Amino acid sequence: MLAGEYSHNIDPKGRLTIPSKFRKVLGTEFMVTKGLDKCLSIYPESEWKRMEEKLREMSLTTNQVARKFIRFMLGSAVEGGLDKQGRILLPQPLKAYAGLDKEVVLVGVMDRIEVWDKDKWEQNQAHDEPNIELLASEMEEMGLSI
Amino acid sequence: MLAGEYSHNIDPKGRLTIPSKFRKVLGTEFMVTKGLDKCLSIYPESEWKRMEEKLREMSLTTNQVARKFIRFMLGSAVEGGLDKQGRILLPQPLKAYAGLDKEVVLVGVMDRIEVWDKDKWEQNQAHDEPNIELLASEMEEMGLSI
DNA sequence: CAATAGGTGGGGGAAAGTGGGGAATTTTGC
DNA sequence: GCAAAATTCCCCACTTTCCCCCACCTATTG
Repeated sequence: MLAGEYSHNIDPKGRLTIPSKFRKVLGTEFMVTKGLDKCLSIYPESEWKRMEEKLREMSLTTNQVARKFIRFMLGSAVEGGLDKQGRILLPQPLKAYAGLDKEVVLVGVMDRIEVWDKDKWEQNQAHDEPNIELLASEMEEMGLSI
Repeated sequence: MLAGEYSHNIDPKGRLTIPSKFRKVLGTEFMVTKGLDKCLSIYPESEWKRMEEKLREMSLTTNQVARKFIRFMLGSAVEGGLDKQGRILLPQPLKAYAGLDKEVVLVGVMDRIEVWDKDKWEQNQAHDEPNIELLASEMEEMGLSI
């Protein structure tokens, strides 16, 4: 399972080191794509397959919302490769979407890695953490006991 | 079951000794994550599995509340490894969240361990203990009789 | 009071992250 | 079609962080 938060830098050549803890889970085959809330998502091959399946089911319903969502997810997807130092090269459009510059935060979220611009991540944190007890109680209503 | 309260120090290298009483219950596999009320929570593997399952179900619904909460819980979580001295290394983001510096208090709470900044813990105690009878009666109103 | 167990601290080797030179490949422009 | 430019990726070097090991200190126990 992917978890944890790591601050890394995109170097002048546009390369980003994947934390070694994550590399062990990711393997060599993975997908980089636009994520929700203006971050990037990196899915291990297996998880990606699972999602593709889901999206495939949805597309059968051929409603416009699903079509748009699928375009969003798949349109931006790129197969990732690691260099021998464990780094990926981020395509310009993806960097632009997530507003990535130099300092980024890599966050393990269960089945994927999210890549955030550091400032944006910290702003979100600052915004959400004061309300986390409220969030927690909503989660409890949804059936989670902590 | 985890119970009791221990004062320990985080050493200059950021390491925290887990009380040996707790180690016996924790085993070698556990998760450290942000808890409510600005403390850290350490869950034994079994407890964590239970929560993970719940979170995974919810993540499918992809509603924003769940997404934020999962980021909160997992984003910062780390798999615990104890060194040969029975210590964990606390990542900076977790220390920052709980305001941990040097003196901390480890509290056994049923199925998890909470880690508090010592000052904060004592303040909370000082604040809550005089009112504990009131708290108890509030609990009773909620249907929780002891 | 010795002996043991638990907690604290630091040295040092190994691993991870960072950055840059430069070769190989692809893309671009004439 | 070919040279120039850009891109990608391998390699090496440096720095930082992690984690093993050992040593010491303190409290508890026989």
